[in-house]
Amino acid sequence: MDWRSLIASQPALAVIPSKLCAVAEHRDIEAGETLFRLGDPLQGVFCVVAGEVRLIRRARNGAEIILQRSRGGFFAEASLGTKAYHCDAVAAEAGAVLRFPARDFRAALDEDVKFRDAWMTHLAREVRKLRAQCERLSLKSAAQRIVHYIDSEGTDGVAILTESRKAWAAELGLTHEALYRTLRRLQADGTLRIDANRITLGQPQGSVHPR
Amino acid sequence: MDWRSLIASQPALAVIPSKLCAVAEHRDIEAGETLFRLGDPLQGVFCVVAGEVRLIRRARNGAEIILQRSRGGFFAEASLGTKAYHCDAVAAEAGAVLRFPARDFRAALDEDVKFRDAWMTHLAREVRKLRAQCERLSLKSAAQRIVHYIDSEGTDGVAILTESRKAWAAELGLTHEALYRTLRRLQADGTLRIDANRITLGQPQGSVHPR
DNA sequence: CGTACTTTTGAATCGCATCAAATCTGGTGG
DNA sequence: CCACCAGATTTGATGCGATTCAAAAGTACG
Repeated sequence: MDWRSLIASQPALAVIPSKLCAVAEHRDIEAGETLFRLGDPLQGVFCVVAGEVRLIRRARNGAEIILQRSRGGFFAEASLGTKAYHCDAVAAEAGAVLRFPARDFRAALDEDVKFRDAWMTHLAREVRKLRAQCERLSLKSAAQRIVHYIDSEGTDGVAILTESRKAWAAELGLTHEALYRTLRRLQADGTLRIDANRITLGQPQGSVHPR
Repeated sequence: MDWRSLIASQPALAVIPSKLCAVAEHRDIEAGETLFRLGDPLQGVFCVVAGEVRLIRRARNGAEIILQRSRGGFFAEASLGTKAYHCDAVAAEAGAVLRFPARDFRAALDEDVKFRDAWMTHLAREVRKLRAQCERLSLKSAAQRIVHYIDSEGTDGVAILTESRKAWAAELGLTHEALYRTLRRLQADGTLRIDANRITLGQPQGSVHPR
C-alpha cells in the first residue's frame, strides 16, 4: 500500500504540505527497533504513520522511563531547537515512520500558514501533556496517579489502555507490582471497574442507578 | 523606569517585534499575586520582565505542585492552542509582566521570521525541560532526584538555587523534610557540597586534588 | 512445544510521608 | 530598637506504602 494515501487518510497528517511530503523519507520499522539514541546528531523531525514509537531514557539501574508515546503524529519536536537528540526512540510495535529533514521542515513552516498553525497547536498540546504528566508524577500514592491518569487521559472517566500494564506502570512512575496490587485494591473497593484494557472510574456512589 | 528599555536590555526579549511590543499591556505584580487561575478564559501570552512567576497546580490535599518557574521570558505558551488556562500562575516575588493578546501574537509570528524562529526554539527548550523533569520525577529516591537536578539544571556539577528549599522540594516532588534530610546525608558522605544556595556535586574522587 | 514475556501473588525491607515541635529568619509596626 | 509574627529551616518519632526479591501461572509467538 502506498504510504502517501495512508497519510492523506489521517486528519492529523493531512496538513503536511505536499512539497514537504515529497522530500520525506519513508521507513518501515519493526518492534523493538531503535530509531535514534540519546546524543545522536539530529536527522530531522519524525512522524509516526503506523505503530507506536516511544521516547525513553534509561535510569542508571536499567529501569526504563517513558517520556512520550506516539501513535500517529510527530515526535522529536524538540529537535528543531538543538543539535542532538536528548533521548532514545524505540518502536513499541511494528509500523512505519516518516523522516523530514530539518531544513525542509523549517522551510515548510515558513511558507505554509496552515501547517504552521497546526504545528504550534501540536507543540502546545505536547507541553500540556507533559505538564499533566509532571503533575501526575508529583502525586505520592499509586492510587492517586492511576485516578489522575484516567481523569486526564481518558474520556468521561473511561480510559482505554493501548499498552501493556508493565509499560503503563513505567509511564506512571511505578513498579509493575505496585500497579497490579493497587488496581486490584481499587477494583475491590469499587473505585475502578476493569474490563481488559477498558478502565472505568467508579461513579460517585449513590447518585447513579444502573437501570 | 520605562519598561521598554528593560525589554531591549534582555537578549531573550529583544526579538519581540516592535509592533507587538506596541500592543503589549504592562503590569506590575507583587509577591503572591495570582495572574490567572485554572479554567480562566485565555488572556493571551505572558512574558516575565522582572521577578519570578510560577505555574502551579494544587493537589487535593492542598500540596502545591510546581509545573514551571519563569524568570524572564515567556510563559503560558500552551495558551496558543487552547481555550482556557490549564493551571494557576502566581508571582513568587514582586516584578512585572507583559501581556500580549493572542491575536497580535499570532500575527507577529506570521510576519516576523526571526521572532518565529525564536519562538520555536523557546518551545523546544520548554519541551526538553519538561521531559527532564518527568525523568527526574520518575526516579524513586530523593538522592537520585537531587543529583539529577544538579546534572540537568546546573553547570558542570554546580547549581545555584534561585528558590527556597521548600519550593525546591516541591519542584523535586518531595516533602521539604525529606529534602533537608537527604541534603544533609549527601553532604555528610561527600556527594555534595553546600554553600548557601550554591550546591556542588562532589568530584569523582581521586582524580582531582585540591592543591 | 518450548521460549520469552507479561501477569499475578507473596514476604521482607526500607525510604519517604506524616505529624510534631523547636529554632531561626526576615519583615512589620509599635 | 524591640516585640512580634509569618514563614522557612531543622530535627525527631512513627507508620504506611512502595520497592525489592522471589516465584508461579498465564499468554503470545515461532
